[in-house]
Amino acid sequence: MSMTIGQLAKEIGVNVETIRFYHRQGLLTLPIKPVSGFRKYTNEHVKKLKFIINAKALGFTLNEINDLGGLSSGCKSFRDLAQNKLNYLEAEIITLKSTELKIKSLLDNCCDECNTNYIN
Amino acid sequence: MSMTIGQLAKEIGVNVETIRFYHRQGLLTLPIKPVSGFRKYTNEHVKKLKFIINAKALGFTLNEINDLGGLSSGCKSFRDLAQNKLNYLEAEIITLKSTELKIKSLLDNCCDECNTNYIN
DNA sequence: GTTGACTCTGTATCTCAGTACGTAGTTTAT
DNA sequence: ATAAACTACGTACTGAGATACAGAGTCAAC
Repeated sequence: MSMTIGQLAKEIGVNVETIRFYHRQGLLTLPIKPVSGFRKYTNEHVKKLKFIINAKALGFTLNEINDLGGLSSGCKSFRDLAQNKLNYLEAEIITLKSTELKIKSLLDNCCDECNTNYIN
Repeated sequence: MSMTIGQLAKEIGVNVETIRFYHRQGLLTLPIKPVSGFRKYTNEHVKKLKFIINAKALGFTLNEINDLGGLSSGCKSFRDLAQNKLNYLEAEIITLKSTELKIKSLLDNCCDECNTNYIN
């Protein structure tokens, strides 16, 4: 029910230093420190940390995740953020595909006479 | 035929500081400084700088570009590097597409009852 | 002959998402 | 009771690719 930072880190599969970093970033609340002893992390921390990890995997930045965590009214902000992310992803995919084509064409035209001017 | 760093920067559309940075990185040779006066940049510098910009646009890192610039024997190294880049690009596109799908599905399932647990 | 714009050089700062380290305190096992 | 392992906290460092700045020198125009 209550764990140390090391146990939390192990449970989630993340570095202890990463958890501390998230505290510093304000992403994860810092449990109160008992008069003597180590801070106690709860299931709430486990959930929140998982949330952060998952959101990160979806390409949200820590700042965006911070905003998301702070939402109070409905999910409009989330929808906006998600839509932005979708737009960004689509643009990015198009860029990468076009880059792919350019490199392929360079490879086709490369040799037998290429020198440092492969890319011009 | 010969220009100052500022003129070169303007010609290429890049920041003066960026050119200096490329010098420090060893990407671009530093023209000899006359006893008195400013360094003189030539057409060779224009060409090389364009090469760097173009290679960057293809997704090569500055380190890779540095290696490319240093190639002496044929284009095998370029082909290897380009093939690596293609592999990377394909993997990246697949990742982005999968992320896109996940976000879309979140958006579909979002509302009417979503709270901070959009992502779980 | 002086003002303003530009250059030179070294160093510092930025973003992002952490990682590493040093010193001190605490807990647990033996 | 003491050593090993862990925690707390603050600060510094990483990498990639620049960008900014301070202080000095130089050039071109009026």
